[in-house]
Amino acid sequence: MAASVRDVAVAAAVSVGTVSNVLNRPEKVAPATVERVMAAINELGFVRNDAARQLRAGRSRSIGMIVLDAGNPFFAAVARGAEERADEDHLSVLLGNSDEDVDRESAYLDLFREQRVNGVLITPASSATANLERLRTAGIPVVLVDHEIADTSFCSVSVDDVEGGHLAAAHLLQQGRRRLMFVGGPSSIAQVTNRLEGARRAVSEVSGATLEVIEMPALTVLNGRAAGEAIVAREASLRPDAVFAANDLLAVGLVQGLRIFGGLRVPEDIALIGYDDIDFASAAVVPLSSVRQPAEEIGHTAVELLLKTIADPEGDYERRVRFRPELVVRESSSV
Amino acid sequence: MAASVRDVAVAAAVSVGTVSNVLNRPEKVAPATVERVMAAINELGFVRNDAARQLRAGRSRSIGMIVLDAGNPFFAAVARGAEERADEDHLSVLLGNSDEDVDRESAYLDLFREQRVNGVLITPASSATANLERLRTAGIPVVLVDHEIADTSFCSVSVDDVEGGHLAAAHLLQQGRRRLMFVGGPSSIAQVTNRLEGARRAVSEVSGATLEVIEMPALTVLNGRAAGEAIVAREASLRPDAVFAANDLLAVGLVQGLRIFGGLRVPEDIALIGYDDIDFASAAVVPLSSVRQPAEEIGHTAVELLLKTIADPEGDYERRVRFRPELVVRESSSV
DNA sequence: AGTTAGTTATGAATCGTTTCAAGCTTAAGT
DNA sequence: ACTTAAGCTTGAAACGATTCATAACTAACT
Repeated sequence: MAASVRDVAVAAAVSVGTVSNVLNRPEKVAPATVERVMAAINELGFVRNDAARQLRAGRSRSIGMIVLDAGNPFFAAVARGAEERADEDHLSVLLGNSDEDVDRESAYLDLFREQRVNGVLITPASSATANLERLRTAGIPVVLVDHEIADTSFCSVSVDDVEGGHLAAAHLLQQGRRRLMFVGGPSSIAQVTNRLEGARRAVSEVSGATLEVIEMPALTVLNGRAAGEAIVAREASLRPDAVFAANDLLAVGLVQGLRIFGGLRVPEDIALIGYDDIDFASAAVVPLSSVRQPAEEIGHTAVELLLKTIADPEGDYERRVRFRPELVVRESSSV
Repeated sequence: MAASVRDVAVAAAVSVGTVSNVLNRPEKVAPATVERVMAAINELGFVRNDAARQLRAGRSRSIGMIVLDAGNPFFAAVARGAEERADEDHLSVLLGNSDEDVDRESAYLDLFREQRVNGVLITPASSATANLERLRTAGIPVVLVDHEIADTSFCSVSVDDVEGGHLAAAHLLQQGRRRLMFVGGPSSIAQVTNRLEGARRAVSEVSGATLEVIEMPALTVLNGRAAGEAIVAREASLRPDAVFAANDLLAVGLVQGLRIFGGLRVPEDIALIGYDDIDFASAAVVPLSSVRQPAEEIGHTAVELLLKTIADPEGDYERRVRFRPELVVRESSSV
């Protein structure tokens, strides 16, 4: 069907080797020949077959990336940062969505291995390291994104979630709130448990302060709304006076849920703070306080680190890049 | 480096053909042999080389998709719908971001051709059909997404943007507003011009109503904010009393921009309506009126149509699926 | 014993690109 | 005229999975 180098070679009356040279090292070919070959290429509408090229090369020109939720603007931004950096090295990024599910994660990793990707960027869906170990034994370079594990041999680019959680909770406490609630996601996700740990620490530093924890099945707007409605449905005395949501999606949903049926006011009745500082946070019904993470820079740095690891697995460079979270105060948490 | 079928064959003491059969038609192989081969596969950590498989097969197991902005929740939802449907047929979706730029679009299309994708879903960045014609001559099946062109031989899945624009503007007029403004994006984008055309039509039906048009370089939150600030900066008599934004991202930004420095109130001073009804619309500072499009269903249907086209290019089925937009009224447009 | 049908396994050929040692041509130098 | 070098081009080999015609073997018949 489609034209091959052989067809081009015949049309231009040269050998296949020369066609390949025109494609890959035109400076090694006589100008007149280049022109003739290019003419044949255009005439036949020849397009390189990447599968054959990869087969010969033994590896692909792509890296795999798995995020928890591509619909979350935070991860969308991280992915964009990664793509931009990868593009500089003429690599493309295969993006997969685990939806916080380990099996989907495994499925994508299998796909990536079949594709012979150069490396993998991953925000693991679970603290179980089985999938990571498998990558390691397969000899595939890995960089953990927005996640860090005890095993220091794994490269990672992360933000200190414990500190971020502390920042958020301490801020609520400083506003005079004492009955805090943490609305999180599955405790299998490290970000969630770390942010919670930071919050716990902050609460323990203030006498009389309490922290209730509610676990939702996923970090989505819908779950946030459900949590909000559940709070509204409670007796007034059982309601928290401040809520720390594990991410902005939950927080946005919470605002909706809390206000439903003319329920509770934010921040008067309940102060609220989210996490990630996505674009929409500042545009929410009540502009949302949040904890900012440098999303694009994380993606950028992750690819950078991956490339280093590929080039020199044993090299002398920092294997764990850590950014610091930043508190962003808006109306949702301050009267 | 990595194990190949040949290595597996040696380890299991069978021929390479048998290994391939175990992989692809295990029912044709004696159970005992299957077991032996599987053991060898696990032992060696063998993973199929997809490049070799594709080379032999002559085509890939993927389809290409190009959207205007993957960070826009509307397109994220369309892409998700497409992926879900593709997954049912064991196809993966290569997602590319044109950022409304024709050159980036071309670059992705080249990449897709090298990958020998089975077909392409595309929301064109321009009304110029050069890229589409190139796909056609290359014999690559195409389905236009959220976009329709005069040439009826191209398949498309779209929503009637003229009707949507009419719905939005008519609604604003019905609220008693007369000095309308349309905040759009580059006029090269068909959605923008169609929505504007619908709005123009609605305005022409009401005597005394006017429509001012402002063109922003892209349909983003940031541009919306800029437009909002520009409106605030005007003399009061020159301000519109209602704004129709070409999408929700612009609208969200407009809310921010209009309210900046305690500027204008929405909807009292200026009524506002967006387009797409993304999740965040209902959670905006002022819950946003919008025009809803069935995003996931669009993605789903687009893949469905693409598969039909691939299976039978000449078949007897509807080549242009058209959904109808739906007005969603919230606080931003009604007092 | 001989034929047939059925089941299972084989291995060479193939896909399209890249690589690289070897060959050819021309120009320059002695 | 002869050598050397430099510049271009060649074509076979290789990458790894799949296919398919063919072979080998069994079992079940006459």
